[in-house]
Amino acid sequence: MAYWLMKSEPDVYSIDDLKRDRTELWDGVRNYQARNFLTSMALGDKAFFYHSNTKLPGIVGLMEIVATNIVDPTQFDSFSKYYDPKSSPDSPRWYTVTVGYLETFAQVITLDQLKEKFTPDELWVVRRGNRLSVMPVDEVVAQKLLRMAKTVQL
DNA sequence: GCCAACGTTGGC
DNA sequence: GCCAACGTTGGC
Repeated sequence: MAYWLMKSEPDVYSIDDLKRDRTELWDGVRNYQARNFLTSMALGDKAFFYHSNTKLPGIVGLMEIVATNIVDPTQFDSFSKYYDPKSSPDSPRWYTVTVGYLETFAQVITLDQLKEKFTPDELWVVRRGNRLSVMPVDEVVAQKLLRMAKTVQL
């Protein structure tokens, strides 16, 4: 079982939205490196939910991968902001997964805390200028994150 | 709202 | 295939 980190802007889709919806198709990823990570996800993998472009960026909860290798339908929808005219149903470019809600952490693991505890090589999200929205998380790092999520901050 | 970082596009 | 221009991301 592998761990991942997936970013979303809470104004667009937040952990609260996922809690309400229970599961959600993670559509709109239009970066090849991120797509390649999405297609290598397996059922039962877990993913940290990261809130980006917000007042308090950081990891807010945990998800599970509940469906894999799904053709992102928005690439064929000319009314979608994620429409890709160069993609075709015969050979789709963009694949994704469906995620399921697992838990919301008692407190956000803030980007500041992440920078404090992890090097840019350990956790890509703390890399300067990092714009990748889907990335793998090493098992050891994942366990540390889960422990941090359970530790009450004073 | 600003701007650095970075990926993509397109002219050549 | 190079690289300038452009668009987007995302922290601050």
